[in-house]
Amino acid sequence: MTKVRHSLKDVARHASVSVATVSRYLNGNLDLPANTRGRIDAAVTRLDYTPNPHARRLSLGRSDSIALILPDIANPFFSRLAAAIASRAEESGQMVTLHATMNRPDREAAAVEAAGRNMVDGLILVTDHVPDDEVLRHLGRLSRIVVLDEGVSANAPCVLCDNRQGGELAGRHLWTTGHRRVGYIGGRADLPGTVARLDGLREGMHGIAPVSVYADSHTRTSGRELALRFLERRRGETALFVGSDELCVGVLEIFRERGVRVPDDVSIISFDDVRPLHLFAPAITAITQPVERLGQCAVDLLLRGDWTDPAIRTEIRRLPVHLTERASVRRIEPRQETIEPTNKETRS
Amino acid sequence: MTKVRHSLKDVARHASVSVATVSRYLNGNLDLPANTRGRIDAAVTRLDYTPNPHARRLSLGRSDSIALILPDIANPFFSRLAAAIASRAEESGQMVTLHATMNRPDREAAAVEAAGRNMVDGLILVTDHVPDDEVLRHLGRLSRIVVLDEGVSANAPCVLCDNRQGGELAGRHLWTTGHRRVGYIGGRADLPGTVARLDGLREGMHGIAPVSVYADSHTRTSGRELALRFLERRRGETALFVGSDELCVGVLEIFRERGVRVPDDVSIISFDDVRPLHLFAPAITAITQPVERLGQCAVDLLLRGDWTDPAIRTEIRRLPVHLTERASVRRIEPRQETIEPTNKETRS
DNA sequence: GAGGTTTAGTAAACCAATTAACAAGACGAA
DNA sequence: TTCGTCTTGTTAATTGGTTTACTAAACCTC
Repeated sequence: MTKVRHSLKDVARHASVSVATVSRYLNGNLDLPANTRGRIDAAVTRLDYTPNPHARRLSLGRSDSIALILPDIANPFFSRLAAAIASRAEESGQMVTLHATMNRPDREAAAVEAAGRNMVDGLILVTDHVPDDEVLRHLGRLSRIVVLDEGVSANAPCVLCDNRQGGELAGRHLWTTGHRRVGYIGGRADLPGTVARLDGLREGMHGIAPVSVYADSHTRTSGRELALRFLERRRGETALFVGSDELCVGVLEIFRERGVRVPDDVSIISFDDVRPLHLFAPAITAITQPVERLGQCAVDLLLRGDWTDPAIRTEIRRLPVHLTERASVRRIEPRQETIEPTNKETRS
Repeated sequence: MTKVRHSLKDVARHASVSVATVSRYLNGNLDLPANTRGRIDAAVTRLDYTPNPHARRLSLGRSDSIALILPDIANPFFSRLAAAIASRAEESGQMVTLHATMNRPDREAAAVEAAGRNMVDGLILVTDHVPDDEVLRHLGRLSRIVVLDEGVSANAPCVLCDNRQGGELAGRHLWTTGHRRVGYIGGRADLPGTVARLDGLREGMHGIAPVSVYADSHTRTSGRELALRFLERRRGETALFVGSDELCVGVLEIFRERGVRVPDDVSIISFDDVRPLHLFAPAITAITQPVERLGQCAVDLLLRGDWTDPAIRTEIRRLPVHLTERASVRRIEPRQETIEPTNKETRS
């Protein structure tokens, strides 16, 4: 069953030329007369020759593959990102190696290190937290890196969505529907994405900061924990801006268990819009991320030619988001506001 | 920034021994006196030596990586499978290369061929349709293959869930809740999994075959199309057994657009239970697959020792499923078996 | 027919490991 | 003293490509 693999030497022998000739011809940097060319082609097809990629990579010093490091491929946001990346990479003839870190710094470091050892042609890093020194050290020996989704500083270009705009859209929507006291449940507070969203939220809310902020990693479990804390310490929040669908699922689970009705008791806006939120009860209003475009953009940036230019390392591609209105935000009348004076202006 | 990579030769020079000694010592098949050992260790740490994997793979003729070929990583069922596989593979020191075929036979063939060329240590194939000859031909030159999720015959062991049991659980549930006329929307009709589910369904329904069967690939788009066909040609079906969450999302979208209420107008049971069905409106009753265990099982089987034994190629691991009851199946009174009797009962 | 250029192709170094085969020295036993 | 056996290594072949430097022959020009 397992056929014998033929090598370049075999092809050369069959075509009565040297290995160098075959190699150069096949790689397109040698023009040959029709006769020789025909002999080589014939030998290649007859022997069903395909070059040994290990030898090729050793010789060339590259791997024709890019490493994709992400927290958890089971998370739909990351898996859709991965789909876009895999598809784009395939078009460029690159393989993709997958490394799920489960948000553990040691695994993240190990994955980056493996990528370096394997001399990948590029690395796409998507992480949920600020990378530690170990990771940064390993990143240092890679030349082509793109940081995706969170703009952690790693001396590499970033591709991410406009988090500030997302926050602002959510804030504005909550403001116009009459909400004045809102809470935020989201990813790590030290991430620039979280900061930007909160900034945007406050701006959209005409300068009113959220009453409460709960932060942890983007997992369903965290969503449940944070939702419990939110309910325990609730100080009149009428709405909740949730930093990811993953957290939102956890939040909704707790709300359902505790009999908290959405949107009657609490309005909700989620972020990402990668789960089938339109089928939820109620359908969840969300900030929609351009997930596919994010992935494509990351690959394009990675495989671009001019990485010698140091300017590329500070490049930031910020893709716009939009708000998809559904049924999880309730319109309320902002009455006598304890902290707020009369606010009746409505922005478009 | 980019440090110089040191080779075995450098280590040997620094430790004043030959490369062979270093190589054998590092690979554990040479005992050395403390002195020499210390010198080598010191050189390794000082030069920050890591072996060049390309050279290593060329020399050893293997790749320390397994290829994962699946229809679409953006689909949560496949992405959760991938997560389990990646995690298990990592434990065994294997890398995972990802190939999404988008259900296109040419891409499937290309992926299998690439896996063969790369001399992967194993291949996990999950496909939505019966592989064509091209694919089978390429599969022929791989030695270690595990077919996952669908038991297509590829001269390789299979890991899948007990589809017959799943069908039967669904059928029994529908039967006991009073349904007598049911429809099926699922994956390709020529797949053994589909056949098994239909068999099981009929058995659970005390021998009553489904009134209608609509089949196509497991995509949301297919779900929409098949749901439309179902509604157009409906012949009194009171319940629908849907072959995957992905299809189910499409079906629910159409039902919502057309004002078909679940479960009042049609009851639904889905298959997979990988979407957050418990948060849907209504919460969807489903056959729950042991997704993580399926993935782990596939890797374990793949990396098992005794692949010389031909018996392994016919092995089938069938993992049990269970029914998770929610709110999408309505209890009805099976009266005179015409199309629609009077329906006035309401379930909580 | 000398000189220059193009064409067609080769030999050999190189990439960075693994490993079979072998050798020098130390030590113990007969 | 001599033989055998460890111990501690070494030399060199091998894996399968790529690529530089080079050569031999043909072809063109004057």
